[in-house]
Amino acid sequence: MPYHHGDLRRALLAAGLSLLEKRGPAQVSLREVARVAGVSHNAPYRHFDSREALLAALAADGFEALGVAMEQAAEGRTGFERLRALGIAYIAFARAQPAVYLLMFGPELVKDPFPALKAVAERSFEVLRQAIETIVPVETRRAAVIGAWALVHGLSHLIADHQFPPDFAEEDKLDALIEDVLAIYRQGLARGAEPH
Amino acid sequence: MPYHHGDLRRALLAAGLSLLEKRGPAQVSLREVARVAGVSHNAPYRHFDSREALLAALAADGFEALGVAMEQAAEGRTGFERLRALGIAYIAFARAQPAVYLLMFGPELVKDPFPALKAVAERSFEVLRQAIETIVPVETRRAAVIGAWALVHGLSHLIADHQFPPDFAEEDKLDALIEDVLAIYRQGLARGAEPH
DNA sequence: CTTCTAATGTAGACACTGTCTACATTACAT
DNA sequence: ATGTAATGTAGACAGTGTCTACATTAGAAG
Repeated sequence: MPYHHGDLRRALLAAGLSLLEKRGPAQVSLREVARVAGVSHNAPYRHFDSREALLAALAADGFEALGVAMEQAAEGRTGFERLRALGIAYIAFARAQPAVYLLMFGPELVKDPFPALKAVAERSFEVLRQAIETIVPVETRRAAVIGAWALVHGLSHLIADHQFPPDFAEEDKLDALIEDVLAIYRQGLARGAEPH
Repeated sequence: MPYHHGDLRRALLAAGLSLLEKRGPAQVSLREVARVAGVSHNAPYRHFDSREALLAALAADGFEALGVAMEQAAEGRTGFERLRALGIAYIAFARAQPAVYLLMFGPELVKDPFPALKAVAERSFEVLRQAIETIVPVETRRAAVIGAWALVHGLSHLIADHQFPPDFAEEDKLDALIEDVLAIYRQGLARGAEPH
C-alpha cells in the first residue's frame, strides 16, 4: 500500500457516488468515503474543502453528463423532433441516475457557495432553449422554453423520487407515458405557433 | 420555567420549520431544536422517534396544507378554470413555503419508513386527478393527469430551488409566466379533447 | 544525481450530533 | 389520595466535520 494513492480524488468521488445512490445524500460522509478509499480520515481534505464541496463536485459531474447527453440527443435533429429527443434524454438521465439528479436540483446541497455549479447547470439549459427558439414565435418563446423545461423536470423529478403510481414501474409503460405527456405539450406549442 | 413545557411538540415543529427555512434540511438538528424550545437535548424524543421523524412530521404538515389549499382553490370552479386554479394554488404553495416543498419532494427525507406521509401526499394528488378527469377523454386521461402534475411540479420545484433566470424575481413577471405556461399545456389538452 | 519544495497523506484533538439508558417530575385517572 | 403513565433531565457513547501539526514523497531546479 503506497503512501500516495495515485488517483484519490477520483476514488473519493466514486465512493461518494456509491454512498449517495445507496443511502441518500445525508449519509455521504467524508470519513466513510475515506474509509472506502482506504485512506485516513483527513485525506479527503487535500481534494475537497469540505463535505459540501464533495457533494458539489458530484452534482457538477452530473450537470456535465446531462449536458453531454442532451447535446448528443440534439445532434442531427431539428424542430419538434429535436425537442422531443432532448426531453427524452433529460428524463433518461434522471431515470439512470436518480440520486445524482435529485442532488443536482435538491436543497441538501446549498449551491450559492459554488458558482461553478450554476454555470454548468445553465449550459445544459442552453441546449434546451436553443431547440425551442427555432420552433416557437418570439412572443411566446419565454413561456414555451420554461414550460418545456418545467415539464421534463417535473417528470424527471417525480420519477426519480418514486412518486408515480406503481403501474408505471415497467419501463415500457413509463416510456409510453412520457411520450404521451410530451405530445400534449407539443400540441400546445403547435397551436401557439400556428394559430390559424 | 415549569418542568413540563405544555405544548412542546408544536414548539419543536415550529423551531424545526424555522431552521429548515433558514438553513436547509441538513441543518435541522434535534439538539438545536430542543435548545430553541428551551428544553433538554433529549426531550424531543418524547414526541419524535428520531430526527427523521421530525422531518417527516414537517413534510406531512406540508402535504396537509397543500391539500387544503388545493381543495379551496377547486371549490366553486369547474373545467379548465378549476384546473388552472389548482395549478396556481399548487405553485403558490411552493412559492410561499419553498423549504417545506423541497423537503416534501426531496431525497433528504426517506419516505419509506413513514407510510402516513405517502397517504397524505396521495390525497392532494386526488384533487388534481379528479379535476382533469372531468375535461379529458378517457384514452388520454392518464397522460393528461400526470403531465399536469409534472408541469406544476416542475415549475414549483424550479421556483423553490431558485433555478430561474433572475428577471423572474419580480412577483408579477413570475405570475404572468406561470399563466402563459399553463395556457400552453391547456391548449395541448384542448386539442387532445377536441381533435376535430 | 542531488536537493528542495509543494503536493499529498497521517495523527490527534475538539465541538457537535443522534440516540441509548437511567432517573426525576408531574398530570391525571382511579 | 395515590399510583401510574406521560413528560422532561442527565450522562454516556460512537460517529461526524474540520482544525492544527507532522510525515512522506513526487517532481522540478540545479
